This record gives sequence, C-alpha cells and structure tokens, in this order.
Amino acid sequence: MTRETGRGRSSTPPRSADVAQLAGVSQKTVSRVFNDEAYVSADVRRRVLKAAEELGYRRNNAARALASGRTRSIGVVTLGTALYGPASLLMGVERAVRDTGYALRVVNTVEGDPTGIAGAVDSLLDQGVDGIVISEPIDEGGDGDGTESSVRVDVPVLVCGAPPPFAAPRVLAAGVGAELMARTVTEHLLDLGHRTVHHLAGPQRWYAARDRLDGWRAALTAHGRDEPPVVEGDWSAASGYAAGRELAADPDVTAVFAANDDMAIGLIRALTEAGRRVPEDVSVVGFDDIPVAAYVSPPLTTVRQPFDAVAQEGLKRLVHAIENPQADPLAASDPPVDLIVRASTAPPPPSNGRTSTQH
Amino acid sequence: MTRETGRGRSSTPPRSADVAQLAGVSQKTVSRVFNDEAYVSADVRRRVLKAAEELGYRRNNAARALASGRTRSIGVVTLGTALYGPASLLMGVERAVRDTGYALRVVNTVEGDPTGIAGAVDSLLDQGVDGIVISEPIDEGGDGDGTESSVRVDVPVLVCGAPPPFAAPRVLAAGVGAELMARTVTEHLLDLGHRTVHHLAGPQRWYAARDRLDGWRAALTAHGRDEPPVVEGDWSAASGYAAGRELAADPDVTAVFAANDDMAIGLIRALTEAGRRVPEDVSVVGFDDIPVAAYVSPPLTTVRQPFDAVAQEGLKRLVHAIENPQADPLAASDPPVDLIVRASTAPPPPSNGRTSTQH
DNA sequence: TTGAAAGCGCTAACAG
DNA sequence: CTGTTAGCGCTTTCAA
Repeated sequence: MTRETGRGRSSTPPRSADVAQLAGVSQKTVSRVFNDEAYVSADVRRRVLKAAEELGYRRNNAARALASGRTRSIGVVTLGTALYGPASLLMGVERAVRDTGYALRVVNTVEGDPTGIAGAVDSLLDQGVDGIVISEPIDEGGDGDGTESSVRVDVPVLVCGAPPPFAAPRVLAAGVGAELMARTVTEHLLDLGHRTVHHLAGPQRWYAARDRLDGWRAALTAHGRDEPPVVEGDWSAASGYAAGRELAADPDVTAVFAANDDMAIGLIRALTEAGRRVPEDVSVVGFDDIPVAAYVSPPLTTVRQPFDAVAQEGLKRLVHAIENPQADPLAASDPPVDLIVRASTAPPPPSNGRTSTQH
Repeated sequence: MTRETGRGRSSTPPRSADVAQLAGVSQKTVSRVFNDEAYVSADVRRRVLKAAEELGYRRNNAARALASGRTRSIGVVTLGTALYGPASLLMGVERAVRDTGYALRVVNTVEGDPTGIAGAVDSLLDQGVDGIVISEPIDEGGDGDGTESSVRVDVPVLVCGAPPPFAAPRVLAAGVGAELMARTVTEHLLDLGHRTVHHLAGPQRWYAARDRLDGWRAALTAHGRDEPPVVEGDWSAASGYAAGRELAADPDVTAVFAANDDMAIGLIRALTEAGRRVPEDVSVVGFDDIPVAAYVSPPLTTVRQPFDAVAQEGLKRLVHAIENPQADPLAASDPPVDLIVRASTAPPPPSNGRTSTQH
C-alpha cells in the first residue's frame, strides 16, 4: 500500500495533493483551480493546470460528492421501451442534462415489478442523485396500497406531462403540449368538413395517452360535436390494425385520430384491406412523426412533438430547483405545435358528410 | 450544524453509525449486514435491519465509492439518436446492467464534438465508472490526429460489433451477429432465384453498417455471384427513397437488401412510384423489424436482432472483466438469426431471371 | 462472531 | 489571494 509521494507511475491515480506538491501550492489551491473559484492568480492557475496535465490528474467524483453532499447527477426514469416517442424524449433529456453539466443516470421501471415507478425512483435515490426526471409517467393505480407514501423523495422531481405520481415535496410538471396538439389535429379534421372524429387512444394508464384523449375531447366539445366511443390500443401497429377492423365496419367513421403513428399505420392497413380507402373514404392522422411517416402509403398526416425543447426547458427548471431550494420554481412555457399535413387526410366523401363548413 | 446523535427527525439523513447506535452494535457490523458479509449472527442482523428500517437508513454511495475505490456503475456511450436499432440496444443494455446490480450512466457523443466517442468515454471516466459500453461504435477516422491515444482508459470496455476504436488495455468485442444476419437475408433472396442482390448500405462510418455490408458480400462471394455497386444511405427513409429512384431506373435490379427498415420503406415507395411493383418486380428486405414493419405495404421481410440477448451476454462478460481483472475474458457466443419472411420478397419476374435454382 | 482505528480524496469553513 | 484544519460516511485492515 505504499503510495509514491512524488510523481512517477504509481499504481493509484494521482490526487489533488500530488498536483499541489508538484505545483508547489497547497492542496486547497488545486481545488480552487478545478472549481473555477475566484481569487487564484493567473500564474498559480497555470502552474496547477500544468502539473495536473503532467500527472494525468482527474478529480475523484466520489470524494467530491461525499464532501459536498451533492452528486451533480440527475436520474431519469424510463419505461424501457424503444417506442419512438419515449426514446426521443430520453435522447432529448440526455442532451439537456449534459448541457447543464450534470451526469445522467438511467433506470427503467422493471417489467414485472409491482413497485413500478416508485421502485425506480427509490433505486435512483439509493444511487444518490440531485434530481429526478420521470420521462414517461404512467398511472399505476397505486392508491391506498401504500407504495407511494413509503418513498421519501427529498430531491426535486420533474414529471413530463402528468400530475405528481406520488407525494414529493418538490415536483415540477413539464407540459409536453400533447393536449394542445391533439386539439389541433382534431380541429384539422373538423376543418376539413368531417362531422366528427373518432379517436384511437393509447393505453390510458399512460398520461401521454390521457393528454391526447383530453385534447381530442376538448376540440369536439368546443365545436359542439358528438363524441364517438373511444377505442383503446396499446401503441402497437397490431392494436391499430385490430381497431381498424372494428372501425371499418362502421360507415359513420370518416376521420380517425390515432394516438401514435404506429397505431395509425396498423389502422390504415386494416381500413385498406376492408376496402375503405385512405384518405378518400376515411382520413387518418397519427402522432409523433416517426421517421417513416412520410414514406408509408399514404404519407401520414401527423404532429411532431418538440422533445428537445421540452427536455431543455424542463431541465433548466429542474436544475434551478436543485440549486435554489428555496426559490420559487421557474414558470413553464407552452411548447409549439407542429402539425404536418400529408396525404392521409382529406375532406369526407360527399355521400357521407354534408359539405358544410360549420364555423 | 448540530447533528442529533439519537434518532428523531434530523435534517441530515441517518448514517450507519446512527443505525449502529440504535441497534446497539458497532458501525462496522452495520456495514457487514448491508454488504451481506458472512459472520453476522442472525439475531444481530435482524436488529440492525430493524433499526435501519426505523431510521429510513440508506447507504451513502459516494462514501462507499470513496472508501472502496469502486463506483459500481457502468457507463454507456450512445449516439443520441432515437433510431430503432440503437434505442433498442440501449434499452437492452439498461436491463442487463440492472440485472448485474450496477448503476447505469449514459453519455451521448455530442453532435459537433470533434472528440466524438473518445470525448464521451473521457467524460465517463471523469464520472468514475467501473466499466464502459460503446453501444453503437462509429469510425471517426481519427488515425494520426492523436485523439485516440490521449485518453488513458483503465477500465474494461465492451464494444458492440466492432474492433476497439482506440487503444484500451481491456477491450471486449460483443458480436451482434449482424454479419451473419446480412448473409442470411442475402441468401434468402438468392434462394428465391434472384441472379444477384443489390445492397442499400448504411453510412459506412458505422460499424453496424459495415457488418451488414460484409455479410452481404460474403453471401454473394460464396455463391459466386456478381457484386453490384453499393448504394449508401444514411439510415433515413428519405435516403432510401433517393436510392430507390436510382435503382428503379436499372432493369437489372430485382432484389435489394436495405441495411435498415426505414431505408427499405423509403426505397419501396420510390420503386412503387416508378412503376416497379414490390415484390412482383423487385424484392426488398429490410433490417431491424421495426414495430410497423408488418403493417406497411407490402409487409416487410426483415431480420430481427436479439438486442436483449446480446446486451445480456455482453454485460455478463464486462462485469466478469471488472470483477476479475486478471482472469481471461469470458468467451462470446453467436447470437441467433431471426429472419422474418413477409410479403416484400418473392421470386424474380420470369422475364428477367432464369428461373434456375442454381444450387 | 464482533469491534477499533485509520484512512479514501475532496470541499467547507475559517484564518491569515 | 492563499493556506489550515476538520470532517463527509463508508470500507479496510488488524485485533480481540
């Protein structure tokens, strides 16, 4: 266990004290230089940097965390799917976290784990993170079973598009704008002259799915239209296909808003197979703008979510909450809506709809 | 800064010493219990656990890392895309890491960062990880510019499907089986009677793209067929579309192997628009089996990569290397191939190919 | 089977 | 502008 006090290839990595010795300053001064603190003369700074370079010094984060009580890391809870939306959001979060200078730790909610998100948060807390992002919250229906209350979360939590899933003292909600987008696509369909719009929803445990449903409902209500029964899928193209077979049988269906592109594509396939043309007989819009959306047949009308912008703003607010525990949280702004009209939407067939533009 | 020595709501979280005091044992004994060390009587263990529970004790990982020199975390370098393949692999890695009991840290290679993967690795090293996974290596062409040599990587590195991108003493290569899969799909096309197979490749900086190209080439060579010029895309459906316009003009093209499904879909659209039917005139196969692959028109023949299996085995080997620095690395096994034949492939049109099955 | 002592490498107060 | 002195909460020896 001998540590060579001088330089030279030792088996253990160099410490700040080694750098200090080589630079002829105190250890604290090395710390100052690496933390960009004020009050270090340019000359000393240079000498320290040079010594550090020479030794190949890098700060020990464990020691930093222990001494300061902060890990400078943020944990994100994901759902462990490669679905385009969640995956894009995760990438946005990564970029945003990196911009803030924090490190990123990732935990999935485990498949069969009954503790779900709470369990994932717990494991993040075990690791010692300064803040938590729940990128794709789902409602685990845990009211009353105690799961929620057992975890004491004392770091700020950012939840993307949902109310707090458990009691934490400092929760920030990041609006992802899904509701407004859903409203917009529904209105796009209404504007084309459709009497009403059907909705192929995502699984309602997901808040992302609920937001879209809410937006759809709001649009119909605002325009005084009938609200047809909701069909619920599971985000998969297969479930969209299944729903499509049902909907194809109903001649009243002239417009469908699917909660994601995958389902929309399955839906279109089922409609087509049933002899209902898209968009001549039935208009379909999706959600997400997955990479192939413009190249399927027909090219899909859809909306694109501003994942990067949402993640960036959310993280700015989270970091603010971390670093200013007492201050009021920063306000959130509404992300922009990006409706992409392609060829899967059109006016309803003349036989079926009055062509009146009822505005 | 007073810390209440007893229990009670203190502002600072409880330490192992607090637990020890409450349980009436030494602090070291608490440590023993939480590390599942031998030589702790059942009675003591019980008491310690109870005290810990009561206090809401959780181990401080920073302190553990500092004292033991291990962070019990693994870092993964990703490319920051939501492409289905990379995203799926990342999710597989997360699951696999969690199974090993390590924590996961994620870093993207930054868009405009010239240091690329080396920079990402460096930042992981800064954070102090025990091992590194490079999930989607690309060739950054950095030979001679010194980028590679400057980083001293002293932890084991697992690279998925590529030779080591830089000199690190302990590098493991995880075969993802892409080459074999590419061979298999190419042979599938040959078996259908196509005289040769064109390849729409991915960007050749990606090793994943090179593997597929190699497999394609190997199949053609093994069967003594002509090797048509390679068209290179960028994974996007748009690039597949562009390539498709080119290929559609060439009547000799009867079968195309696209390096991913997105490009295949773009390609099919271009072919269709040019009047060449898929699969009657041209067969197309993709790669990845993205969620919508079965629902586009025509349903796409493709291969599915065993991301979870690859990640699991890779991580087992990485952890082995971390925990047994001296031992020989574990051997890798070949992942299985899962060819999914759907409706985008068929025998070549009679006008164009001799219908001989040349085996 | 248990405990005491000694750090791990850094930051946080204070002095100068 | 720079240095000194204490810890942060664990794991690691080494004893008992």
